[in-house]
Amino acid sequence: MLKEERQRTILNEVELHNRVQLTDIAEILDVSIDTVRRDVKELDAENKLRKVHGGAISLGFISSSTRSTSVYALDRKIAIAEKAVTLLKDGGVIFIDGGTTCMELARLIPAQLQLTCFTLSLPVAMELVSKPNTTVIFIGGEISKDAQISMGSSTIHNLSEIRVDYSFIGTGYVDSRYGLTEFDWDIVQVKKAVIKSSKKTVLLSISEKLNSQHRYKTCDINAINTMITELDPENNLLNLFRNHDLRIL
Amino acid sequence: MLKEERQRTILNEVELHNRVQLTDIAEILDVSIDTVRRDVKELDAENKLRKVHGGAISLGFISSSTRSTSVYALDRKIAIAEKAVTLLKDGGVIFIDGGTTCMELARLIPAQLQLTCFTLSLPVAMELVSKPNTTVIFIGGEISKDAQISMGSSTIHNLSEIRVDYSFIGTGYVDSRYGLTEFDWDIVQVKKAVIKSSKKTVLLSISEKLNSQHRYKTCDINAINTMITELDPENNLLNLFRNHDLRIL
DNA sequence: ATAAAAAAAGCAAAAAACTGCAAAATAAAT
DNA sequence: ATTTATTTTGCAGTTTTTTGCTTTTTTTAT
Repeated sequence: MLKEERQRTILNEVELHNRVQLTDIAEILDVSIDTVRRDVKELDAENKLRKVHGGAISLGFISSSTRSTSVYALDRKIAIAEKAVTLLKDGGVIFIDGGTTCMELARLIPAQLQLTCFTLSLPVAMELVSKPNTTVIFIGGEISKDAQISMGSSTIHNLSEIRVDYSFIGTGYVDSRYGLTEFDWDIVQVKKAVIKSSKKTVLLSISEKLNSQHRYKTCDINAINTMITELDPENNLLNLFRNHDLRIL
Repeated sequence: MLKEERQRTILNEVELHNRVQLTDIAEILDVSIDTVRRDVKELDAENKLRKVHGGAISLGFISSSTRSTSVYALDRKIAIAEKAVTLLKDGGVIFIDGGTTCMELARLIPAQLQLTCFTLSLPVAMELVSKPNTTVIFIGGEISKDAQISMGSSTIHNLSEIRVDYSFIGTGYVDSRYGLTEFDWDIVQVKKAVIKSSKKTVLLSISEKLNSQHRYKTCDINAINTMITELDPENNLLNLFRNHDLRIL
């Protein structure tokens, strides 16, 4: 078997499965592992793939991982935010949660729209101050270093004194039976307070989070008035949510 | 399973849920928790995520890096901040005002110093959350678009409920006879409330502002306990302030 | 203050990578 | 066709990396 041929096979395997182990290739090609190792080393030098300990991975795989400086699934989150923006109307009073999806919503708020926005997220607040016609009110409290949001009893008390038309919230996990759940108990307390302060609650969540759950419960799925994912509202993945009194966008 | 695969999975989980715990990952990947710990440590070193006790959190959440553009007289403001830092001590409860000079103070707070910091400035809060041993409490309220600080009656009310050892404030204008003055009436109201909430008040001001005044008065010069400028404390420009009961640094 | 959980450090077994080398295959030259 | 040079391949020994386990220290929660 020619070297060229072997390397072609290795590349095929890598591109097909995104990753490959040297031992597997050696077996498939029936050559020594040293030969495979050398082939992979060459292909790596030619930038055809990326050699890693124990195997090789495709370039497409690696390039998408290096670009993780930006937000995960940004395009999908923007798609969600675009739908959410359609719910906003002049003179509205809304709450915007923390998290990257809500951050995209904040970004996409039209400059001319006259809004009163409550938030407890420092990054969201920073974004909102750049909107000329948006009044920004920050819910104070102790700032969580992880999430960069106000948390704790003071925050919850402050939330109890407001009342907004719409709140746009994210969640860690969402399931049609178990509702919205979180990893963090304190976060749950805050989100509960947010929902209590809202006439209507809009959940923004990428579809990957559907049908997942964790330890602490924020609310049942019926506490949500509108759920927005990046999917088409008719998508089958959303079927489980149709039984509930829930608008899907 | 290749190490790269594992790390990619970890990144996916983290970016999807913003936060994961090591034990969950270990179970998902069916590897020992030590391996997960090491992977997360690596990813943290590569700035792909942030490792926290018990798990990891997504970077999208963390420090949107408050890169200050060009700050006027930055070196002098840093000099002031360096002096101010010497007043801080472990376990202290302080307030940090908005403005570029106070921002430099926030930047220079040592990482190991254990502090409780109140602030009403979004940029200062953003900076402070990066300090591991600093508890950050944001005074909520309506956010002023120019100053990016909380203002208004709610802010003032929130301020009335706290009491700090030191407050570090800036001012628009300062004069030995007329005291601290501002161009903006609302700002004055907030600063008054800050001073009232502080056992001791430290004024940070570059010397260019000395002997200037404006329309609305924040307080007399005796309300200030310590004044810090970039000048040597013995500098003649400070002579007019020596009559007062005022420490000059 | 105490107990529980997590992190860090050290260690050893296993897997993988690297090295040099010799045999085999290929190509080139006479 | 035969010899020679070059490249390729497999092998053995050594080094490095990875991984899980145990013990100790640190952190967190009660």
